[in-house]
Parts: sequence; C-alpha cells; structure tokens
Amino acid sequence: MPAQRERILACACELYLETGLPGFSMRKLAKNVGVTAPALYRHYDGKENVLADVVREAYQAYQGYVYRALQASTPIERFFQAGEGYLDFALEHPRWYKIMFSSPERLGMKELPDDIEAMGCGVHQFWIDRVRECMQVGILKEADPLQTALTMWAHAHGMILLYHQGFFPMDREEFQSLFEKSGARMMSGFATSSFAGQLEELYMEDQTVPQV
Amino acid sequence: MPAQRERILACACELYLETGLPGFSMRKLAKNVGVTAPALYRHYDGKENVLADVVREAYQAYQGYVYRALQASTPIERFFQAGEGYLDFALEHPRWYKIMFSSPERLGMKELPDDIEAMGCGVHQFWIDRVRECMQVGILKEADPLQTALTMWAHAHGMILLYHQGFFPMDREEFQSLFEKSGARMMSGFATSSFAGQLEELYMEDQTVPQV
DNA sequence: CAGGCATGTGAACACTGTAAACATAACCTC
DNA sequence: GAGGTTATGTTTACAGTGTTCACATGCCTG
Repeated sequence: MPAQRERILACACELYLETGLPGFSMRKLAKNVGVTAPALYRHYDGKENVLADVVREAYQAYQGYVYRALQASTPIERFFQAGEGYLDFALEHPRWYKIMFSSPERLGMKELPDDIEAMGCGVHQFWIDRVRECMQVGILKEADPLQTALTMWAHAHGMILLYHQGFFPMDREEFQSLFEKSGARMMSGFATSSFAGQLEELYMEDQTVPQV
Repeated sequence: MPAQRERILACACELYLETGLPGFSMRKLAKNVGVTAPALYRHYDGKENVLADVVREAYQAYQGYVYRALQASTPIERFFQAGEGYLDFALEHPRWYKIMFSSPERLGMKELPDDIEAMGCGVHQFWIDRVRECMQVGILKEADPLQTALTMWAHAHGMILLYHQGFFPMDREEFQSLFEKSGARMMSGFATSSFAGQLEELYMEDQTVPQV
C-alpha cells in the first residue's frame, strides 16, 4: 500500500472518528492531509472507496478486541471473554462499531464490496464457532449452532444499537450490567441444566421487580 | 395543521420512502410539491423539522401494525399478534422502520425532539406491558418485566437490522421462519415450564443441524 | 538532456441547505 | 372601494458538497 494512500486513510479514520459520517467530507479530509481535494482522487477512486477502507480498519480494530479471547483455554472462557471484548469495543468505539454495520447506501454505494461483506459474515462465523464448541463440551444444549449464534448476536447487536441511540437513558456502567444480565438470561435458555444454574446466579441477584 | 404543510409532509414521506435518506433533498421535495425550495421554509423551519415529521408518520404507521394486537382477548395472543405485527411492519416498510431508529445526527440534529424520544420509549413500554401481563397469567416466569421486554425487543431489533443490511442472505419467507424460531427459543428461556413445552414444538420441528 | 510518469493545483460543474430581497395575491379595516 | 397587512410564493445568492478537467511541477529513466 503506497505511503500517501496510507496517510490519507489514517487521516480519514481520524476525521470519521471525530465527526461521524455526516461531517465527513473529501474537502475536510484533504485539508487534514495538507492537500487540495482533487489530489485525493489520485489515490482513491471516490469517497465511497475511502469509506470502504475506513470500514476495513474498523473490522481490524474489532478483531483486536474479540480475537484475543481465543487465547483462553476453555470454550466457556473463550465465549465470555469474546462477549466482553465485543461489548468493550462497541462502548469504547461507538463510531467504529456503527460503521461496521452501516448499510451500503449510507456509505454512498449500492452494494458492499465483497470482502467487507465477507468480514461481516466472519463475525457471524466466529460466534457460530464459539457456540459450537460450547455445545460440544455440554454447556449449551445441542441445537443448530448457526441459529443459536444468530440469536445471541442479534440480541447483543440490538441492545448496543438501542443504547447508542439513547433509547434507554443510563450511564455506561449501568448499561454494561444490564447487558450482562440480559445476555445471561437469554443464554440460560440455551444452556444445559447443569450450566443454567450458574447463570441464574448472575441475573437473579437483585431481583427487585420495579414498577414501570 | 395547515393544508400546505400537510401536502409537503405527504410529499416528504413519499420522497423518503422512494429514495431513502441520502436521496432526500429539499429541492427534490419542492419539485414534487410543485414549488421552489425556499417556499418550503415558509412552512417548515429547515430540513430537520421535515424529517422529524416524517419520523412521526413512521411511528404512526408502526402503531397501526402493532396496536391492533390489543384487540385480542388473551395476553399470549396479544403478545404473539404484536410480535407478528412488528415483524410485518419491519419487513413491509423497511425505510419506515429504519428512520424510526435513526440516530439524531443522521437526521441532521443534535438531539431528537422530546416527543419523538417519548415515542421510542413508548415502543419499549408497550412490550413491557405485554410481558407483564404474560407473567401475571403464568406464561412467563416472574421477573423484571422491563429487563425481559428489553431483551426480547433488542433481539428482534437486532435480527431485523442484520437482515436488512444483508448479513444473512435469504429471502423474506426464510427469514420470517428463522425470526420466529429464534424468538421462540429465546422466549422459552423466560417461559414457565408448562408453557415452554409448547414453544419447544415451534422451533424443534426441523432440527437438522447444518454444518457451517 | 528528453521524455514520460506520478502527483499536485485551480477552475469549473452540478448538486446541497438556507437566507435575503422582492413580488403578488388575499383579506381586513376604515 | 382604498389602503395596509399578512401569507405565500419567486429570484438570487452564498457557502459547502463530490467530482472532473486542464494544466503545472518534479522526479526517474532511457
């Protein structure tokens, strides 16, 4: 990757993380690089390709948070550490999380590049693998790992998006606790009876039923 | 509500549903209304206020799909009919669904208007009520209705968004079936043992475990 | 040294949201 | 009915957007 293209990409990431998608413009990017806007087009074929590379960087950052869980020694540890990494990433880098799951039209393209789409599927595949190995050691009930992983992923994704969009007003710590409890409750539905007991303890602790 | 403002809003909804947010411009809107762009500013104080009204229309359409479930006679029927309405709405009107949950910055504002934020909370509250009455009749285990509703809502929301963004490539029918199974499996974790049995039947039918 | 290539700039085009100045028609009061 | 006010539109204009074209510069190679 040529040096100048790399510099542009670095500035693009910085600009996006600062201003978000609506504030991201080729002219601002050019100014940050120290160059005029048309010069960018020598290195990038349009804004959408710059953004595509930003998305790729986002996935790379994501992997740094989640993949280290693979170093843990048991399936259950790998699962929970990965979940922790997932949440940490989403909360510490909301803009990166958002752009990973942005619709193509929002990035100015009709379809996502194939490799990015594959990265998205890779996220799914990762969770399928975590689920499958938990089934193999008898922590999760035997079932379709794809569906189970999908259910869990969708739950986490939905909670994070609703939180980011301010649908439940609470601070990060409170949300984190809610996220864990909610995840544990959902997981207990998939767990074998022996493991479900341990999970119960997680979310049954302050079982005050508030009136809303 | 003045007649002309109403016409503008109608055209705005039509334009948004056709082109999506990136294709939505005040000049196109003006042309559709049959007027020049600055004329719109006599009736709307800027693009963001037009979009805010479009969001309000989206919520109204949403309610038409979901609230008729309240006519059913038992909590469980109300719950499932509402869920069906929710999914139908999201699949038949993806653009309306998307704009309901769009972040404020995407609509060009720093914060959502209070009434729109309240509508979002209303969606949550509706599900809390459905969950609570299912607990009261002994279909769901006694627990915090807020948390339980949140878990279910986040799951549904996440699945729909991931589907809309093309993360699992399947047609609508296939997704609908997946959605129902996934929802039933999750729900069985919250169900009382007597009710969990019925749910098992829903998602256990074709329990082929495909290799992915 | 000459030529070619990589890389930049400036000007321009078609858009965007929005504001200011101006026009017109409806209506209300004297 | 005359005059003034108000509602509603248009024209023009400005700043900003993505992008393209024509041109300039400098470096590397033959």
